[in-house]
Amino acid sequence: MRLLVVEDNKETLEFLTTALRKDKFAVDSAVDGEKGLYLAEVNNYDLIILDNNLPIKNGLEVCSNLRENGSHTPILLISVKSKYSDKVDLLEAGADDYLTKPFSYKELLARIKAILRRPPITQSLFLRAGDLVLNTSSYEVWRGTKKIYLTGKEFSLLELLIKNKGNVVSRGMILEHVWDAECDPFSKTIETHILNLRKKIDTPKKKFIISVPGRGYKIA
Amino acid sequence: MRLLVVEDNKETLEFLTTALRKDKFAVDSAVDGEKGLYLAEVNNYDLIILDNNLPIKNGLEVCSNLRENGSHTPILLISVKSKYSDKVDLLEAGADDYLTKPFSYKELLARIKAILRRPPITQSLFLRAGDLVLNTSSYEVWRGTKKIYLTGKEFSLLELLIKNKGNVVSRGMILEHVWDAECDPFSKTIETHILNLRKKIDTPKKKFIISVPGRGYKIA
DNA sequence: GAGATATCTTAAAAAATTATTAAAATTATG
DNA sequence: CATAATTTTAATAATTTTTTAAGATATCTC
Repeated sequence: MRLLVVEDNKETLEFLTTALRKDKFAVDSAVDGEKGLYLAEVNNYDLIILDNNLPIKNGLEVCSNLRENGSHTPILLISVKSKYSDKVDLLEAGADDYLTKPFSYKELLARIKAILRRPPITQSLFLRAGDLVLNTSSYEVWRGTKKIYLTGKEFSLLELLIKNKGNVVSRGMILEHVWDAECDPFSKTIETHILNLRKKIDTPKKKFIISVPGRGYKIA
Repeated sequence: MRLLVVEDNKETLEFLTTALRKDKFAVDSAVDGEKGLYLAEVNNYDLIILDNNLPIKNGLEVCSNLRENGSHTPILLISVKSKYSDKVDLLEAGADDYLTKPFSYKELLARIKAILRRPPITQSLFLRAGDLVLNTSSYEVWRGTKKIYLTGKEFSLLELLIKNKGNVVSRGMILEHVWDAECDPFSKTIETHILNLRKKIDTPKKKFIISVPGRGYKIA
């Protein structure tokens, strides 16, 4: 298991590095956010331990940057404060877990092992299909540089189609994943939503949603 | 994305259901473990949110039961206590993540999204015969580098023939697998479809579908 | 090889599916 | 509580797919 530790306090960094190596991890280190981000992008770590309070780029920024660039490497963030909103920010930015200072080495080790035991999270916040980008956290949709406004059902429908990009999604699957139990399976509501979606995301040049008669819809 | 929320406290359930619907989820709900388990087995949810402290069957039991029955639906367990051993139990029972009460809605949402960010298991299945390739999840058909457009019945027919590659498939078998019970067995619709298929996939060089008079059709 | 049976071909009718429009019902929002 | 936005329903149009029908061709049996 190869870890990256990013921490500006040299004593702490020294201590962590030697301790983790004793515990049989391969450890790289960096002393600021920029260097950390560089190492994280160049190498393929099993886990990144990030102090939030870092020079140049703080932990949260490093975290967001990595996730935006499509990295799924687990991140354990270490922050000083422990306010509720803080924790949520960390998780939203793409951190997998957090630890608040002060912490014991034993505690850190337990967290590291817990994260490494989890099945890897491998999708970013963004879903893409061509120049269409959905942010599944803010619910914003962009077509190239143009922002598109979708309703809730439209977003969910597009999200499902893009998650299954390339594969045909049957009406049954659509009903199952976008609507709840109280939806009439014979209604034409899917067709109507597909139509409205197409009006919003298609251009004369490019048609995103393809009908596959008798089977369902797909995105190329 | 469709969720199931199982929670016996009606106020909490009401709150969660409306909040999650606002966040664009399709939400079903149940008030005890037994009903929850039933819904979970009947429907195909993207995620199940389970309170651990439930009447009739507790969350842990529901979780184990589902896993025993081969379900892989992600489960987020909500428990009161936060002892280490408890958490381990939850994860061992097959939960994908846990949250301890009290929790903020924002925190719950962050966890849900983290879980749903994991990629769906969609293995696309390819069928081949010579340079003819069928993708049974995108319903695309390629003849070498050339894309071929088949109708639904044509695809099903070709699929059946390729699955029995080398063997003769009788008209009876074709009727049984590609058509439903209400098809006139004396009609010439099979012949017509075979013909249309041949027009689309055969080339002067190579004939794919071979007629075996009195027996049926086969692919070499 | 002739008659019988089965298969191939063509084209058009029928059926099924999907797209479109508009309005009603529902739900959110100030 | 009224207004606006969203979602659903319903009715119709357009399109695609499937089936039917009828004549031509091939294959098999005797």
